[in-house]
Amino acid sequence: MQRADQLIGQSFGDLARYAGVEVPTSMRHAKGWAGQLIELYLGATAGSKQQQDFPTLGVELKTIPVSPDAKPLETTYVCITPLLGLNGVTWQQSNVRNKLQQVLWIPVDGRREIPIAERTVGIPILWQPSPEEDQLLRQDWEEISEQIILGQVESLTARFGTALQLRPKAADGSRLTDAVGTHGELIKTRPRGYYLRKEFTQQILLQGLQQRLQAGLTF
DNA sequence: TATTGATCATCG
DNA sequence: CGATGATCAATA
Repeated sequence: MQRADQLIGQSFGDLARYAGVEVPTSMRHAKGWAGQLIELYLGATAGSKQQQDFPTLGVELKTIPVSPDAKPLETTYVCITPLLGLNGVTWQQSNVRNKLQQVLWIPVDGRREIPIAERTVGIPILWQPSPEEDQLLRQDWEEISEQIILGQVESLTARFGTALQLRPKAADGSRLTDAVGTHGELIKTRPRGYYLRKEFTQQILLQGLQQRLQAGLTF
């Protein structure tokens, strides 16, 4: 948290200069750039390991683009959605729950209308789901998982789910993976991922900020 | 114009 | 290939 607090107010221009990396003109071909730069500063292990960013702390790092009034501009990717082998898997054992046990949220200015170099880092929030939040996520996860098990993947759209939604997650639309079909047969479908809705993330950031303010601002 | 569905870059 | 980090952009 001390390391994260040191990033408050720093611009990506500054951070990139210290790191010796170029600032992209647009995120179009550099999606994930901001997140990886922050990973570097916080000492998170890079790579594509299916693990938390800080394994010994049990902390997952998430960089979230926000508007000037601190509202998330994007949904938050959680993890790949298993489409097979879900029988008997409980919420407690799920990938989603494990990922979200503890998250360090780093809000960053996500306004596309200003140059990336000028965008700054906001106040970090260390979050653990409350019983209510856990219940909300659990309900969505269980309903989505049930549909997947029943072979209804294709009818699950991003409109489903209160806090958690299912959306395609792949390099492009031609990528296919195995799933269960309507009649229990094996079918090919676009890989899916779990994402947190913006409204859910917004509440986390808001409550987290209020807590930090109550605790006294000692950055 | 907000959201869903699509996409980009990189790594092991 | 599927995981990581996410944002883009067509369209409802």
